[in-house]
Formats: sequence, structure tokens, C-alpha cells
Amino acid sequence: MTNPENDEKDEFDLRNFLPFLLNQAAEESSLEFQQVYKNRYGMLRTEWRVLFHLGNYGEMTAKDIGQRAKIHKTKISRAVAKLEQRRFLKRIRDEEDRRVERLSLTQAGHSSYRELREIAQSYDAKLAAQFTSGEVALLRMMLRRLAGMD
Amino acid sequence: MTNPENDEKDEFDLRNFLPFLLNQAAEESSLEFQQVYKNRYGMLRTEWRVLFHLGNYGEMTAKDIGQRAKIHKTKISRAVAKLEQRRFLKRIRDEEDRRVERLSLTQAGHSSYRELREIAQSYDAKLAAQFTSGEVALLRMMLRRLAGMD
DNA sequence: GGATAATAGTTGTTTTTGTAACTAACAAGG
DNA sequence: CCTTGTTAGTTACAAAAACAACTATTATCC
Repeated sequence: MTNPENDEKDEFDLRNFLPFLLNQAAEESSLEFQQVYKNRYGMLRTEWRVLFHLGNYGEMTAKDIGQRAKIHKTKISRAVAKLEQRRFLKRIRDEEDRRVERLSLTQAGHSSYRELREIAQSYDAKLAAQFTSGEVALLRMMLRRLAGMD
Repeated sequence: MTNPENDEKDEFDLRNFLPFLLNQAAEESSLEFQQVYKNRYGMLRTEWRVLFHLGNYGEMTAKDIGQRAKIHKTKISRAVAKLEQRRFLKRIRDEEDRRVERLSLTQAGHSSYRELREIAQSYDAKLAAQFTSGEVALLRMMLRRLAGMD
């Protein structure tokens, strides 16, 4: 490319624009881990997120997961169906309120979760190793704030 | 949700996992700006990215844009077609290498770019205002590193 | 120079997502 | 109770993304 056209007081650089930077960093930093749950476990992103939530926080409803991870209910519905099909989770109709399903992992689901968590943990460590521990702590704080997860 | 199942030395918290955190922050921080180019300009994300690249860096080829922003060529091809249709950009066949098209903005494209850039700039400032300027500088540096944009 | 491979970009097909409308169950007010 | 409104989750259809196969052009190298 040529002709930078910076003749019009253009202090703006796309490469510093936070939404763009965040997206690029998110994509790049997800890539390698994505290969694992995708190729090795045949899972979609929403599927491992549901798996992780159930593994990490225990029994939850679809709505709980959706609120916590800001995932739309239709995506969760489909992910749950797929995970159930693969016998990674089971649903129990809540008899107090029969609209609700209480979701939890099966043995198989739990064992996949443990494996993936292990991988995620060391992957996270690898990413974090590029910076000082103070920097990483600050980064996580800022990301949580930007994500509205305070 | 109940039953945290933290009985199995589970120091892992999904809410601190960098790829997850980055994705959440990216999505949340893009939302408001997305409304602008989507609802007000009828553009898709790839379309404004192409527009921004051409506005920001001047004449480029589809391949240039793809490499710089890590966007797949089919997505770019379709975005370019749409932007051309709306008379926001023009293509010039490179006579040195007739496989290549040199892309650049039209007047209309440039004026949309300027408007959107203005909005992007103040949106970025609003996001950045949540932190000290030192923190933001560090954040951008870290994101660039994570994005492999060094 | 002619076969073979590589490159820029496009098009067609399949997956995945987004959106809206739907079912079933519960809640609230009259 | 019984209409009206909400809520949990599903399903159907439309939009967008991913992936593979394609065309046209240029580069390689025997």
C-alpha cells in the first residue's frame, strides 16, 4: 500500500483503536486453544464454554450460564443439546419450577472438562509469561472492567 | 447455581482465563460502536474494517488488507464488492500484475470514513477514560503483543 | 518455450450465528 | 379462577462466516 493520506490531521491509527485491538488479541490468543477443543474434542466455542461453566461452578441452569457469560439463550440451547447428545451433561427438570432445567456434567463430561482445564491452565500461563505478573494482573483487571464483569 | 465442586484443587477460574476475558472485553467494547456502522451506515464489520484500512493507510490491495488485519480473503472479497456497489471504493487493475487490484476510496467513501473515524476516536477516548493514561498505554502495548502485531 | 506450481481474487456450498416467533410453565391482579 | 403478562427454553428461518473448489494470471525450472 502507498499514499498514507495523513495530510488531513489524522492522528487516528486503526492499530490503536481499542475495539479493534481487543478483537485481534482475542482472536489470536484463542487460536491455539481453539484447535484443542475443536479438533481434538469436536466442540464448538459455546460448547466448551458451557462445559467449563458446569465444570467450574457446578450445577447451573441454561439461564445462569447465559447471564454469567453473556451468551444468548439460543446458542446455549443448541450447545446443551449437543453436549447432552454426546453424553457430556444431563438435564434434570426442576420440580419446583417445571420451566427450569438443572444442568450438570456426567462422568464423561467431567473428565473432558478436567483435561481441557489442564490445557487451558497451561495455555493461560504461556500467554501470561510474556509479561510481568504485575502487568498481567493489571491486564486482567482492565479486561474485566471493559467486559463489564466487575 | 450451586455445588461449586471446588473439592478437587481447582484454582482455575474461567473468569480469569485470558482468551475468555479478551473475548468478553472485545465483544462488550465493540457493541456500542457496532451500532453506529451497522444501523447508521448499513455496514458489516469486515466492511468498515476495509473502509478504515483504505482511509487510514491509503491505496491497498485486498491481500494487503487481509494480511494486516488477519481477515480471510473471501470475507474481504465480499466486503470489497459491497463497498464498490455502494460507490465507497473503486478498484484499479494493476497493469504490472493483472491479478492484482489496487483499491482506494471514492469521495463518498472518504467522507464516510472521516465521519466514522471521528466517532471511533471519541469512542476510543471514552473507553480509555476508565483508566489512567499510563494504564491505557500499557494495555495497548500488551494487546498488540498478544495480537502478534509487534 | 511449455509443463507445473504459485498467487490474487471469486464463487458455491456447508456450518454457525442472529433474530423472531413459538411452547410450556408460572405469576399477579382483578 | 381466569385473563394478562413473564419467564425458561426451543425451533424455524434469515444472515453471516468458514471452507473448498474454482478462474485467471504470473513465476519457476527443466
